[in-house]
Amino acid sequence: MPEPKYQRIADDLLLQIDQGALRPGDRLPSEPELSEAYAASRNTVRLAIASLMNRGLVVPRQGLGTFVAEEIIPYTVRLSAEQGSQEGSQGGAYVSAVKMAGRNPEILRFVVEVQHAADDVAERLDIPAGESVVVRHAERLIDGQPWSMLTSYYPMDIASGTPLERAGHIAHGAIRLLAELGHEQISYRDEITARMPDLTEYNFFHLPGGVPIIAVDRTAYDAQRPIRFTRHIYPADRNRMAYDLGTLPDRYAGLPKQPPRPPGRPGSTQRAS
Amino acid sequence: MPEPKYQRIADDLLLQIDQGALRPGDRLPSEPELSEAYAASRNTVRLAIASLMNRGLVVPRQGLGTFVAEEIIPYTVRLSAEQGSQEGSQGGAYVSAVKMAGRNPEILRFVVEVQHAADDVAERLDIPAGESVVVRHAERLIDGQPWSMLTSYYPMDIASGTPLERAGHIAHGAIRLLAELGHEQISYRDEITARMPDLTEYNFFHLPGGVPIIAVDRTAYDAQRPIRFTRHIYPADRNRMAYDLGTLPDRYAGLPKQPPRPPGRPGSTQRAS
DNA sequence: CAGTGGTCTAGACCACTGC
DNA sequence: CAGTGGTCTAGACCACTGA
Repeated sequence: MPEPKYQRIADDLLLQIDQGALRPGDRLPSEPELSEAYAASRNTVRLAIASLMNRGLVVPRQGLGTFVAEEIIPYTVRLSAEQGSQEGSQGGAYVSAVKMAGRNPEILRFVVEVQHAADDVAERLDIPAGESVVVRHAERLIDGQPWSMLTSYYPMDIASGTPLERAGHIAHGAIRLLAELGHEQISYRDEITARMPDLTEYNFFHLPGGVPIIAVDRTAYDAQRPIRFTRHIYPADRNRMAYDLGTLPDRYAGLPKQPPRPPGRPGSTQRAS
Repeated sequence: MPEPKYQRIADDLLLQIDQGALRPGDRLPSEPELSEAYAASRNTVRLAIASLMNRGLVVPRQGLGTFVAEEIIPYTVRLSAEQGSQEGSQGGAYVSAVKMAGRNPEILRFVVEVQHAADDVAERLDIPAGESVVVRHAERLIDGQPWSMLTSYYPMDIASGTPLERAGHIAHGAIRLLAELGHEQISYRDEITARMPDLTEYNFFHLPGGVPIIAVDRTAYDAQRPIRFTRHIYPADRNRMAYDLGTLPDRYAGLPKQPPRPPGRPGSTQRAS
C-alpha cells in the first residue's frame, strides 16, 4: 500500500477544502460518517483529521463536529519606525497605532520584576549572563482578543532608580523616558523567528492547532550601547509584520486595509501531508 | 479524569527533555516500553508521542526509535539593505552574503515563466488581477541543504523584451538590470508571515513535523510605482530574519556568529500540550 | 435525548533497521 | 533475525452540545 488509507482520506478532504466543496465554517462529515464512507475504522478517520488539524485547516468542536477553519484578517504590525516618531513598546505608540486602525487596544497583566539575565538576553544587552535586569512584561488585546505578549529587558544601571523598575505605565513611553535619562534610542536591530507555541503562549492566545507564533526580538541602541531588549510574541494567524525601507511612493505608503489572501506558493494550493 | 493519560505521558517526556534527562539525539524508550511503564495501550503512547512530534521536539526514525530533536544553528538573513548596496534576490547579493558567512551557496531549479497574477500579487504590483506577469522562481541551498525558495513577479511592461523574461541568471543581479531599464529601486516594503508548510515546501525542505515556514513578501518600488514583488519562503528551524534600522554602534553592527538559544519566554520552558 | 468528538484498550500485520 | 515505528481494526465509555 503505497498510500496509507488515512492519508488518502486526508488528501480527499483537503481537495474538497481547496476546491471549495467545503468552505470555511462548514462542518465536515462526522467521524462515523467518514468511517462508513471510506470503509475505514474510526481511528483511521481520526488520524486523517488529525493531520488536517496539525496544519490548522480544520477545527474540532466537542459535541458539534469538525469545521473548516475560518479565514482571519491579519493585523499588520508596522515595525519600521517613521523618522521622528520612534515606535514604542508598552507605550503610547501601540495604543495610538491600533486606535488609528479603528480597533480597540487593551493591556493586560502588566508585570515588572528583576531577573537574572538568561544567555540570549545577556548577549543582546552585552552584559554578563546572570546579571540582574529589569523586566517589564505586558499582554495586549485588540478588540478583546489576545493579540501579543511582550517582555522588555533593561540593564540594571540604566533602569535602576527610575520609573522603569516600578510597576505602572510610563507617562510618555519608555523611549521618551530613556532619552530623558540620557539614552536616546538612535537605532535598533530586529531579529524575527517563528516556531510552534509553548504552553503559556498556547493558553494565552487560545491558539488552534497548526498555528505558529512569530517572535520579534528587538535590541535598541543609543549612540554607544544596547539600552533595551524586547521580545514580542505574536500569533501568526492574526498578525503580519511590515517593514518599509526607503521612501515609498506616496500612494503606496499606507498600509493595506483589506489584506489579500495569506501567502502560499501561487499556483499550488496543496498542503503537506 | 481531568488529565488525559496520553497528556500525562507527554508532559512526563517533555519534562525529561526540558530537564536534560533526555538530551538532543537521545532515543526515547520504545513504544512497548512506554506502554508498559505507564500502563497504557500502545495507541495511547503513540498519541503522547504524536503531540511531541507536532511541536518538533522529537523525531521518529523507522526501525530505529524516536529521538529527541537536535538543535539547529540558525542562519541569519539580513533583510535591511545597507546604504548603497541594495539587497538582491536571485542575484549576486545572496551568493556573496552566504560566502561571506563561510558557507556554500547553490541555486537549484531555476524556472522562468509567464503567469496570470493572483490577487495578492496583483495588489502588490498595483495591476489588475489576472494580468500577465513574468515569474522567476529559484530554490536555494546552503552547504547542500535546502534553505529557501523564492519567486519574483515582474509587471509585463517592465520585464517584456528584457533578460528578465528569459531563463538564466541576470549578470549583475536583477536590481542593477532594473535600474538600467530606468526603474531604480529606491524603496521596498517587506511583509512577514509564518504558517505551517504546504506540500511543496514540506517536500523541498525535508521539514520535520512542528516546523513552520517564514514567508517574506517584498514589494520593491522605484520613485513612482512597484517594479517587483518577491516572495521568499524560509524554513523557520534554520533561519532567522534580521533588520537593522538606524546606525548601530560600530561594535554591534556585525551579525552574531554563534546565535544564542532560540527565543522562548525566559523563565518558562514549558510547551503547549 | 441522540449525536458529536475525546479518550482508551487489545489486539493485528506491515516495512524498515541493524546485527 | 529481533526490535523498532507505521498502519489499521473493532470495539468501549466518556464529556459535551443542541434540541
